[in-house]
Amino acid sequence: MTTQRDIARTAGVSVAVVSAVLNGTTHTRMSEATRARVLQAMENLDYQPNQAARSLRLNRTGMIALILHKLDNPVYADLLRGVYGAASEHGGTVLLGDAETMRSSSQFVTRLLSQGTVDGILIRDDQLYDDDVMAELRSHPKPILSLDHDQHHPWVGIDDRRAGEIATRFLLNLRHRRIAFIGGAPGHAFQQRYLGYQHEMQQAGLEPAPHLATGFGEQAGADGLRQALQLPAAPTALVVNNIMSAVGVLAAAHDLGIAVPDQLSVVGIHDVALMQHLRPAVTAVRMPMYELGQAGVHALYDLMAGNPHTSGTITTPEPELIIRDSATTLTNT
Amino acid sequence: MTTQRDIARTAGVSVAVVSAVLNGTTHTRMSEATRARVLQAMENLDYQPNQAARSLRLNRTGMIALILHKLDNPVYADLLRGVYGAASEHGGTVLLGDAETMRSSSQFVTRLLSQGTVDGILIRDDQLYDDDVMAELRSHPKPILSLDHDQHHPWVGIDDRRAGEIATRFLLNLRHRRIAFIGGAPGHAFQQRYLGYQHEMQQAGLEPAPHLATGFGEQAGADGLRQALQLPAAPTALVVNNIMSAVGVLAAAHDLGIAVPDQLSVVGIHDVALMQHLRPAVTAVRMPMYELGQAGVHALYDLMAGNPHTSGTITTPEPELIIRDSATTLTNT
DNA sequence: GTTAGGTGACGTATCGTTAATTCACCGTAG
DNA sequence: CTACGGTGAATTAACGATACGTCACCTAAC
Repeated sequence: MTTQRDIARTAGVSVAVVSAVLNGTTHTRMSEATRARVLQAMENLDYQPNQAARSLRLNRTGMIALILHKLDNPVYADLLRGVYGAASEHGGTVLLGDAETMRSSSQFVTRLLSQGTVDGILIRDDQLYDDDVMAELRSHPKPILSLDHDQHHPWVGIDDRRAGEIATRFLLNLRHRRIAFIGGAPGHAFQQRYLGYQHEMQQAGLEPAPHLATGFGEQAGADGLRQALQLPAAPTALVVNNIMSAVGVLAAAHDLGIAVPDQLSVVGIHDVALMQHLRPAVTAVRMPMYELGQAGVHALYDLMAGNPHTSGTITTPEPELIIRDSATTLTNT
Repeated sequence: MTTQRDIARTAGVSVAVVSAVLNGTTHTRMSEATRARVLQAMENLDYQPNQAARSLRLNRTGMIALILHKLDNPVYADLLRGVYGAASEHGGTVLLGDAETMRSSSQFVTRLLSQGTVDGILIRDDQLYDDDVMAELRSHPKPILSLDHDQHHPWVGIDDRRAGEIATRFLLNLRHRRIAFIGGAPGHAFQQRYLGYQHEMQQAGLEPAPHLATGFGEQAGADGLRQALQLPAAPTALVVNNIMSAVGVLAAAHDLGIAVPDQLSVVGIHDVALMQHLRPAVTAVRMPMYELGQAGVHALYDLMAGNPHTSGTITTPEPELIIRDSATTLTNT
């Protein structure tokens, strides 16, 4: 491993100059010739600054943690790209953690922070909010930013309410009247989506169905469909809160002999590549997850720089309806 | 931030003793009473060792990198769990990287290694092998372990050949004779799976079809199906090399009016939760990805400890056929 | 009474970087 | 001729943890 000392020796200068060249420090001055010599030496010896030493000296590592609820949820794919991209703009590295892992391996996040492994944390975990992990987090001085509407931390979020509105309005425009809203859990971002649904229903002079909060994933979709069918007035259309639940809805509908979209229209919130490869291809509201990742990182760096932060929702780009084949006009047969 | 100095002061000992208590060093001895006092002080002051300082002193960070080809491929979900679990057994942290990101953000991996950010690398990237990134990697002293059959690095792998055999044999037992093999790219692990297919076909006295290497993902499945239909003898069954391609096969079959499994049986290699929620649910060969992750980490730690490594395939558990609804007996109608 | 050996602990150099302080030199103004 | 300011550097003290070398003290053997 080549160190600044090696560079200094071969360039015939002191380590102070090497460090100054590296960091563009104005305090320690040098001539152009000297700077060039140092740069040349760095090139020749393939110098790479030692991160551990920098971290120790500067008391920051240039690493941020991203904690996600379930890493393998495909809606995170774009988020990840956004986060990685923005972090590398800032010269930072991303440490990715799954919230499950976090809970099991004792105080994963806490250790990251207090051991100085990361400079800040980006967190998106819809199920963590009541945990004592959160309490631990709050007791630490390093910034934490939530990628969800959050009452405990600064946050940036996507426009969940708008997504609910868009999905619902689309179905209303297709002349559906009995529209149910399934999936997710109460008290989360999902609540916002339900509010959007509720709002649109009321605007249309209709009674909103209760939120069938069956949870997450494929199974939640199947459960949601079954519960929706028990509703006093069986729905002709469904807003599905969680995109992977849409897969479950399709499967359950198939198993129950319900044709989608002819007998049941389905619109999902969040769009992933998979949706266009299902049959029927699923109409979904695309959320700006890439932008969320970017904005989250920038906001976190802001926070780390000590700037005050105003939490808020990303409004551009807007959630966008991607029309495919799982929803169609209600025919009065 | 609490340091060893603080502990030493409050416990009335020197930092040397604090460090010794922490590390169980035998060199520096102490009485039980002293040790207890130090531990108590650590507890009281909520001491957490500073990672940066340790890394600098010990010249290792306790962090390993895991580089995957496409993070959002669901087959990696179990792998991740295996890796995270095993790493935390070793007291290590995992830095996750996507190979795409790596290529774009200049020399991501190289920097990780030479800046001493990680102690070793676990890599699974089917498309990286001819890249000059690999050349860069090899020029570094820190251990790299591939999670794929690899001619350049030590590796651990799963039994891809066996998976090909199992899928093919299952279809043969269902009386299929014209079986095609689609998806993937030549020269990779996928080659092994094809060899397994080939072997079983020959055992059964049949002519193997050529490997229709249409690549990865859903589109590859659709392309593979179309190419398979062009074959001199149109197949009645398909072995699909990549599980996400199975989704594409199903969609393309639907679009072409081919009923699965009645007109076409499909078996995928690799199993993910999604497969049981598709209609028809996809019969697939489950690969021990969790175990691959574990074994990879253990092997990497072995390597980092300076032990010689013998590359090899994980044979227990064996690839396991999960029978669902996408493959059925060939009826001679 | 001296010393060898064991016990329990301390002092400090070191890892590679950064940044504050110091310093030598030179040209020029007074 | 001296003082002074500017230029271009070098020295060095941290940052926190680790481990080597040292040392004081006590007991017991000779």
